[in-house]
Amino acid sequence: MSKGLTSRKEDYSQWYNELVTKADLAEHSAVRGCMVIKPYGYSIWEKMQAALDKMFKDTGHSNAYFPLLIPKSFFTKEASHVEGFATECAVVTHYRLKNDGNGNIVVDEDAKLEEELIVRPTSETIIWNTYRGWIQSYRDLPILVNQWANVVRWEMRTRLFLRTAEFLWQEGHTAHATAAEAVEETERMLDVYADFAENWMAVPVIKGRKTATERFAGALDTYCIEALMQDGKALQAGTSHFLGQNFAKAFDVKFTNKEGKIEHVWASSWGVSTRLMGALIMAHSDDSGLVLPPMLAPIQVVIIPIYKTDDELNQISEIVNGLSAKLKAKNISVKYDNRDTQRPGFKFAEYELKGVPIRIAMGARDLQSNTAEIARRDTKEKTTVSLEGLDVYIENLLNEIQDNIYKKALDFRGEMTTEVDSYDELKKVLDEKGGFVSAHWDGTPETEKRIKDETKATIRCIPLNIKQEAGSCILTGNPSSQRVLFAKAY
RNA sequence: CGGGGUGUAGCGUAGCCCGGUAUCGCGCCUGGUUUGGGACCAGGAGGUCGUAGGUUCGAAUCCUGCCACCCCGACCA
Repeated sequence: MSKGLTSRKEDYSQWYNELVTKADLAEHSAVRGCMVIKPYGYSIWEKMQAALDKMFKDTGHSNAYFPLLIPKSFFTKEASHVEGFATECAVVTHYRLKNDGNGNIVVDEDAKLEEELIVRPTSETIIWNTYRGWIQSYRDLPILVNQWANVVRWEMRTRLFLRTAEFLWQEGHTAHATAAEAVEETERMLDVYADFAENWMAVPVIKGRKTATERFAGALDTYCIEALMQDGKALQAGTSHFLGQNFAKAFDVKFTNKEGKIEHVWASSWGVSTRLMGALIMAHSDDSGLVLPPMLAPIQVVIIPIYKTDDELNQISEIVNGLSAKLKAKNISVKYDNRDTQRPGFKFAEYELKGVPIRIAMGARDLQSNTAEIARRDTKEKTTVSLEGLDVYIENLLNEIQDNIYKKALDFRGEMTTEVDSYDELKKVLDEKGGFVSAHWDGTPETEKRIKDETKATIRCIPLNIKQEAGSCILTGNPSSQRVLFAKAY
């Protein structure tokens, strides 16, 4: 590991890449556009996964698993869905390799598949093809299923965590008897995502709806949560779609309702991905490295002994063992790093890079005074605290750090959200300041496109919880009933 | 996929223009001294120069194809 990161303000992209690599989160793989998530990075993802999974189960969902490979014909059944994904699909065409006689392994042309298989870019098609067999009556509904899986989208340009050719995610796919129920589900899951982002990740998000242009391929309505990164760019952190009867019609999924009439099923789908890792990293980290919210930190407290002799180490270890036991009893994850292969200063820097929320250092002078030095990652403040009641102190401090990180991100978003009433102002803010820009829009795709072409900013969402106010579109002057959020985005 | 750039030890690099088997730093290993913010000294190990061809007596260096990565666009969770 080399020292230091490139400054965040100097070169945000490089800072991000270095941070992800040096903090042992992930690295580029030999496969184009794919990444390897390293054990430390994966341990954070596992915590996110566990929390989300519990939230899904608490809202009545069950996990299931569907195939990775999808017959090509399934894709052609829903017109806008094909159109949306056609340009980024990995396709399996053969099922066998052979030796060409010169020692090279080549594709066996005789083993060509009659129908190509698509590596799933998302699973609506295979799942709805399956649901057809599961649903006959309103008594079979709702179906509330989630899948944890990997998907492949052959993106032109990739970025660790934010956009990789293969990524891990969860996709929920639900089937309902009425449109109202499906919409309710769509909104419920958006709330779950917002809850997770804010209370676990400490990332404030704006809940909203996508414009027709930005909508998911095959959806009637796409809801999203939008987060703001420290460079002033927006990141879509999760989506929840109301699919109407589109997939039910495409895959002929019908049920008999209470009145004995046959109807197509109503659907929702929703997903978050390892992109959340990117959001987590970019929302909080600084030039010293990662800043993890305690709720998601694999190691919440690290204890580092500072000693000259074995005898000193033994005395320190004895105190640490007692403290660790108390902390573990409070469900706080503690690591005692007594490696004698690294010096304390090295360890301090290493755990800062990895974002461990609290560091406790204990040395000879603490043995004298019955204290420990507590350093918090978010503010980098150090205080010397008595060992008496230290476990309670740590417990409270973890909560305080969680709150503080969230508040800091919320304040930042507040500062970086600007209301504008003219197109010139919009351009000026986007150029000079960045962040979210709240403005009136006439609701047409033409206006949206022109603004995007001219400023590179897109409408991130039409916020849900925003006051209705009459205004006029910043570009055309046509009437508008509420503001929407513009931003440059990842 | 279009434009630009890069690929040399685990990481960062010099060498390339002007061909002669590879430089330096960090890291790694050994020994010693150290240890409250990324230690120091001494010694040592580690390289199919992205890859496949071509030119040449000889290729990291010149030529061609391919692959990967980075930046800018278009696309996107």
